[in-house]
Amino acid sequence: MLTIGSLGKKTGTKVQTIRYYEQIGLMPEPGRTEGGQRRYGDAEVDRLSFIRHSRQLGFPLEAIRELLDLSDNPDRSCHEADSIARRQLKQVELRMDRLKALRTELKRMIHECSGGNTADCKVLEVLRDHSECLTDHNEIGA
Amino acid sequence: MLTIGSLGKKTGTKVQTIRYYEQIGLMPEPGRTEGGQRRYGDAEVDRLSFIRHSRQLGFPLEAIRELLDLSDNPDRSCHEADSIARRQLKQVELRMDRLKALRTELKRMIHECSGGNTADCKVLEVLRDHSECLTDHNEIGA
DNA sequence: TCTAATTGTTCTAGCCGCTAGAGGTTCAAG
DNA sequence: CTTGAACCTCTAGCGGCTAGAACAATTAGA
Repeated sequence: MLTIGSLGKKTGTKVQTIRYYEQIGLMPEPGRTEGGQRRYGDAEVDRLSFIRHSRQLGFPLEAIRELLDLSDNPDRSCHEADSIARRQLKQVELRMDRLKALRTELKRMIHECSGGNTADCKVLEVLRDHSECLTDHNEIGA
Repeated sequence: MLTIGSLGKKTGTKVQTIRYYEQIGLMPEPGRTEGGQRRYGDAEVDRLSFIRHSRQLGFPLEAIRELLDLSDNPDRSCHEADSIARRQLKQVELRMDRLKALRTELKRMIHECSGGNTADCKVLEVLRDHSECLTDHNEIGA
């Protein structure tokens, strides 16, 4: 039986995060000691590892909720898990494309800036005037 | 003189977002009509365009605050603006590297999954067992 | 066995960058 | 002068945690 702290260490998760997962129903309510402290077993280690690994791969918590559900029902079709993963891949590729455009623009901005004072700073000039950009980058943040 | 709505349209910004920028001191408090409605001039259009364009390039609001500050003082050195941009470029490149690793992993996961039921779904298996991964991807989300 | 340090508990609030909604007021066109 | 769109303020919520206060339980050493 593990305390919440040891579970955290085992899975690379902060204690508050584990409690947060419990709060939103991603982790089950664990057993407690007489004093009211949480105690975890192997099943919880597996479940939390699954969650963490999915997070590392960028899956949002709601997608992870679905994946856990599928994982809990071994007789259901694999197709759903597959499509969740494909969706995530699309997201990742979309973000990569956007970042690539940003990188190009930033590089150009920096490259063209030759120092001096801000009055003729190329970086600030580009930010001031979108028309100097080559790409659209309409999306915010990327 | 522009209303907040027309300023929004001109710059591609939602009305609430403009008010939010004012609230956090990124946009100045504008003049008001007798009835209390905001009215904007050309300077505000320029400033908001600058902000929006910077956001599109992924700069966080705090960096934009610094950039605006530099832009407002044409006699200061360009060096600071340059280093803010370089910092942003680093961030973008870091995120790209992470996403690249995620993409590889996701592709492999999906590729190896041949359908069937979830009991032997490769996607779920990989999520369960980190050791099946080639890359580290220790960071969350990327 | 007692104590002190560590780890646990709940609860609340904050991070970023907006976004949405309620409930009310002002403005401009017809 | 009426209508209806656009404005106003205020509050709360999103995702995914993270931090802190104030207190309780556990554990290791003397």
